Amino acid sequence: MTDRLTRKVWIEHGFDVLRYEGHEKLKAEPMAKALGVSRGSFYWHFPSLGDFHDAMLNTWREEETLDIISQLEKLSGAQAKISALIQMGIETPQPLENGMRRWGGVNEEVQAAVAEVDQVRAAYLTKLLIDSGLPEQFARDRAVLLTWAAIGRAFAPTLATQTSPVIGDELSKIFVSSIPNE
Amino acid sequence: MTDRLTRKVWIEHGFDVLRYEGHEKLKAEPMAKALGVSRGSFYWHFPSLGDFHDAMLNTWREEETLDIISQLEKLSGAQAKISALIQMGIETPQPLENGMRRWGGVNEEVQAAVAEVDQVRAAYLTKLLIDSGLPEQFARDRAVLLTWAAIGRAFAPTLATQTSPVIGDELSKIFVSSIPNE
DNA sequence: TTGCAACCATACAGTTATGTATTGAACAAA
DNA sequence: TTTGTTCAATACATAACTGTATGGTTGCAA
Repeated sequence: MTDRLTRKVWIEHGFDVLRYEGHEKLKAEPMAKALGVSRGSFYWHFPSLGDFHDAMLNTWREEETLDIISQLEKLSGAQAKISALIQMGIETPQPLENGMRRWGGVNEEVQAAVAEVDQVRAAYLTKLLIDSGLPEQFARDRAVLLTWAAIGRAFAPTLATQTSPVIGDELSKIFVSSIPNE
Repeated sequence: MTDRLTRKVWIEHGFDVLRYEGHEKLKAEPMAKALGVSRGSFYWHFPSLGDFHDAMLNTWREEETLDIISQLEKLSGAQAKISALIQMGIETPQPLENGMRRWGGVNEEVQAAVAEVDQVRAAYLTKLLIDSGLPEQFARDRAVLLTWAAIGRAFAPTLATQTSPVIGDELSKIFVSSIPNE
């Protein structure tokens, strides 16, 4: 038998579990069964379940936190970046991130990590909106609003059937083009 | 000993668990301990844990689904209703509803019930927006958007510290006063 | 006051998980 | 070819829970 496992394989499998099953399946026994090994392997690579969870969380934080932003930085112009951000946050399903959010619902540490990502993204969006000419506090409010909408969309995807197909464009208008009316 | 329990007491306690602890604590043994009885009581009132969960869900659906809307119907004028709805959905914490959402993250049936509530509210908001003069598709998009924002706020409350205190007013402007700009 | 229904405790069997300890296999380097 | 390191299987002790079965109280109604 030649395909022995590594820490990394376990962690990647953990992400798949999060994507397609849910955090409540992040247990040694079911995962070992899915990978075709015994728990002996798991407990060789990780001292405990908690350590495994920590390892997953750290990997995710490092890889994902700034990933989106560095992607966006390749584009030029605030407007293009904003559109792309909306595209990524609202239009495209993000199964891993969704799994993390659900996990965060029952785990403080995970909650904190997810909150950190939201925070970073909202701050980045705020900057973009300011760059494109919106007043500061106004930009902050709308950035938070868009971030909330992205999260809500992740949890209530079925509502989208109510919207027009161009909701991304619509969002751009609402959050970018319009000017605070008094 | 005189304070024997009823089905209703168990269900209400279940809601409290959801509010202040989380769905993963909705188990017979811990709840019995919290109520100062044994699991014998639980299994007298409910044939199984699943039946208990169903009972909770049905109670919640019946009591909550239309509750907010019937409250709003007491107000007069679309604008007043919209403001109140925003107030209830965005400004006020709803611990039970949040608990339900988190539970919905790992349970299909619960997910469906929560989605139904979102659906009803979004449809109602759409109607209000149309009543106050917005074009139909535009009203639909914004209603969905506001519903998403309310959900997102429930999951990422810390982002709110970034916003101005009047975000409710701000929302009203965005979703009501402004006109689609092309 | 007897009797029955509602409610609860206790004890038991079964399930699914954790974590540890010990042994076993594969392979590379000495 | 022996040996050490890396990885995995197995067996065991423990924990937290479910659900059932059976018997014990309490209180009201006939």
